[in-house]
Amino acid sequence: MSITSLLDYFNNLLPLDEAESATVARVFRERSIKRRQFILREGEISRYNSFVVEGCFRMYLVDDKGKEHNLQFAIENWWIGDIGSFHTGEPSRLNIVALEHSVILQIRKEDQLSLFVDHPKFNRIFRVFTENALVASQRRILQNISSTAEERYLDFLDRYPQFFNRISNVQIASFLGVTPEFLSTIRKKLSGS
Amino acid sequence: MSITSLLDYFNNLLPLDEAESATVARVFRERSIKRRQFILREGEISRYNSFVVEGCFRMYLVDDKGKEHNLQFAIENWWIGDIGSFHTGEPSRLNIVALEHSVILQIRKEDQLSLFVDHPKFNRIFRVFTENALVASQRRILQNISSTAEERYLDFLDRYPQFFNRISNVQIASFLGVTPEFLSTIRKKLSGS
DNA sequence: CGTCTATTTGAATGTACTCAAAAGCGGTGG
DNA sequence: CCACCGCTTTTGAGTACATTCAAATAGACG
Repeated sequence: MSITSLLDYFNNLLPLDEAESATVARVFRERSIKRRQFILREGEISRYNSFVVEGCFRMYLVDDKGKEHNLQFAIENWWIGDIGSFHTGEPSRLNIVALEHSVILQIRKEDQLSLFVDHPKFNRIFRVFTENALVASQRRILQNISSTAEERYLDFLDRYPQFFNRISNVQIASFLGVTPEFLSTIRKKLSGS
Repeated sequence: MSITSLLDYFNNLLPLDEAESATVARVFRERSIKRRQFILREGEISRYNSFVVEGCFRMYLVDDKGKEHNLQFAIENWWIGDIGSFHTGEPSRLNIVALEHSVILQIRKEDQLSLFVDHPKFNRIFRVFTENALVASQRRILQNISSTAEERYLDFLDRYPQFFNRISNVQIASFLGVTPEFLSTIRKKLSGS
């Protein structure tokens, strides 16, 4: 059962009791997502928070020139969603699409809110999880403003080795903020050293 | 009293009862910080979370080449601290220094943890606050990877007009991830259009 | 095998950096 | 009140990093 991996995830952070586990099993809904299928499109309001059981997603912005910029990838045991739109109720500027056939567990905003009220422990769990995401996000900002593309690529490989043969270089380039062509020259240079 | 501005801040997010207010008043300690004084230095462990009552700070990283990169500014009613080091207990790579004479309210890590246990409401408050910080941080990543320096500068002015005549261009350049010289040419170009 | 997509290559261009120096500007002491 | 100091901002020339555009090559998959 998919829900097991989510319960394991929660128990790892903070053990759940029976009632909490039962509520989780009730409010999270399993969905199977095909490759190239979207779970959020620009202009929609983000109504769900999604936990990846299996597969891989990317969340990206399309700029005024029509170019795509990857903000985040998500694989097994990661969360994905536009937190901003989810909380404010404003339309999202982001898209989330599956890079592989995937299985996710989704919770609706209303259910998440009542989860926080009924079982305060989840406030804590989500606070910790959000803090970790914030730390990672800040780390990436520092990288972007202090490192060259080559350094960022090396750091990416070091940090997310599991992505190396799973995500195309086009997508990695978009995540790093460089063109695929330039990433290619970086890779050529690195292979010859 | 400085504590009033913090209580106002909390009440604005989620009204506090008497006991909660009293605890806040007890665990937060007021400190007066002189211009150029540090409240965190690289290598130290971040033991405090700080709320700015008055004044202005910057948090920055020094890279291997000795260059400084601003991750964040904080003025009145903002929080500042290295969340990563605060939670993991590992030494921080960041520095936090006052740009003006400032007054802050600090809470120790132990007190913040017991605040969460004794008054669960603060889990919620800090979760929301962290979510907002994460949204802002993600927004900035997207900007960094999708915009030119000129666009980032215009967006900065638009977003933080209160910083325009308060923070030097050297500091703004470091925040945007460009050299002061290049920011100067951007400003020149913008003034002539 | 053919089609589609991803990756590589290369030339020309643009964006941003480095280094050095000049100019501006607010404060402080004589 | 002026002269000087320290710091910020501006200017400019030369260079490095990264993009654009076009086209060739390589892989993956039906």
